[in-house]
Amino acid sequence: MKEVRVRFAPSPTGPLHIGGVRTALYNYLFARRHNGKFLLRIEDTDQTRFVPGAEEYIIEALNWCGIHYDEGVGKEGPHTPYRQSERQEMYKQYADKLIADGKAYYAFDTPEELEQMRERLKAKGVATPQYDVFTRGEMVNSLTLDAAQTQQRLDSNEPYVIRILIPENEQVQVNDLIRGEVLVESSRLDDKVLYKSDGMPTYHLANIVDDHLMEISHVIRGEEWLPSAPLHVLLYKYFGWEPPLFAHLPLLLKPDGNGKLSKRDGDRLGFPVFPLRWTDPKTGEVSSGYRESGYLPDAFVNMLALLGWNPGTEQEIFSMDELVEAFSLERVGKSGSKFDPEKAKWFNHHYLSQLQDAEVVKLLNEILSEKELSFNKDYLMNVAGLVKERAVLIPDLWAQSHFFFVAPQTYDEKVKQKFWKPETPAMLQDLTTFFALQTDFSTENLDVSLKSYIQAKGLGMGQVMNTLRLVLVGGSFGPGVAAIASTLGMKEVTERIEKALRELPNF
RNA sequence: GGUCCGUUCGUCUAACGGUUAGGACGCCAGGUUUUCAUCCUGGUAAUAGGGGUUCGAUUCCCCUACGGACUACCA
Repeated sequence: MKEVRVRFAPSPTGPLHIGGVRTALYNYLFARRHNGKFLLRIEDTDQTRFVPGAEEYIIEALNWCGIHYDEGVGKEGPHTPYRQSERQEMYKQYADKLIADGKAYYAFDTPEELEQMRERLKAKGVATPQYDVFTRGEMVNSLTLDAAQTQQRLDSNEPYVIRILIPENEQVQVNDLIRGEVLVESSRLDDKVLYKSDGMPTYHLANIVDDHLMEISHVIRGEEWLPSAPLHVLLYKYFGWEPPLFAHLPLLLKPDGNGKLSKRDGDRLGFPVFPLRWTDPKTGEVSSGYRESGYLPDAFVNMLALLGWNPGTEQEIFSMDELVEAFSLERVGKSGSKFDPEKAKWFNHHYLSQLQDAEVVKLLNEILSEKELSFNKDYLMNVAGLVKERAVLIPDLWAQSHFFFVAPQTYDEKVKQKFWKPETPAMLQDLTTFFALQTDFSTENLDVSLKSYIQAKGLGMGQVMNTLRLVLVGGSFGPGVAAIASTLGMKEVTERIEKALRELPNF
């Protein structure tokens, strides 16, 4: 079998959204699965839509996800350059060859004339007003002009485009790995522009030429490309090249309502649609990203992989290596998937809780350094073990553990009203003595001795524990009281009790 | 409108002619717990509709409905 070579070929017109990331991921998994190569090609043939920073964003996003490419922009390889704008000179000769072979032609119609043609057709009730087998005879092009006239227009530098000459009455067949055979009657296709008047190829030309030159074996891309696949097949045929195998991926849909997931949905529905935060260079508008929201890249990738693909088993948790091992295009579904933010959270919670304590400590340290706090490793390891399974997103780590680092500044009003009674100060006072007597401050010992202390004193378990929690934590949440007290240590526990005694009502 | 693609619990999906239609998320209930989470157990909930083909259709075919993509000198 031919070497597997696949590519992800985004256009740098903005940030990559999760649908694009998934396309890249499937390409990557497929390449790795078949010991092939995965390339990143930047399709920037439309200069008017160039967005500064978009290319860097794409590369950074792929890196964050662990989707590494073998060849491409920033990495280079045997087919450098990988940015289409830098390959500009290559394309013209292919367009010229098509013209020489009678497979394409020059067209001189102005945008206004094209618009008029469409209006005229619409007025006549034509369902598909387009530049095609039926209409090209009425337009200004090298088919309707004679050779001398055409040459004269060319010589006088009149703007022109090169259009493909779509054949009449031919069945064009696309063999799609996901959808099977798709047949289209060629007369339905339009004479797409291959080469623009600005001297740049369109997507269709550049894409086919580059895929051929870069020896791409499989084109794995979004379903939005399916309608132009017949055109691409025709182009391969015109050039006499063997086409790659196609696989058109189903789209990612909005979680609510209908339609393709779009950039706007994120902020509207309160979840990110981008892997990384993006600031629009023009408007300054900021769109949230998974990374900044506190998702782990592994969880994000795992979640994305299962959106449209399944392993055929009941396994849901996959490392990247496991995904590579299990992935196949045969198990990619045909229908679009609605994105479910809740499931994304579930994956992240799972990954967070499975993290080694040392990994959690790293995350904790990042949060702490932002707050200009610092604690020793052993202490952080203890905290990590206690909080990691309580957090869904990385910032929850802080929400669940801040009392380990900063004594409560305020006390939850509801809890206070419920548990802070006239007899409480005396009880706490006595508890200080209890703690002072403990020679073993381990969670296990504290748990046992605290319970027997409460029993011996004839106190209510809930009363003592909840009050202690209020004093230590400031509210009604967090790990077990014994574990908190043990981690905090005798000195800190005593200080917090004294602080509460000072700050809470003394009846 | 036209062309093409699609349609199993609310969501992601399994079942490639024979299953009590399975799993996961969510939701609900119960349990564990000194709190809040976690966790455990159980429950809820689906083959879009109509015709065929077949001994037998979620599965194959057709029609309808619905959804989606595309319909630029954008990708």
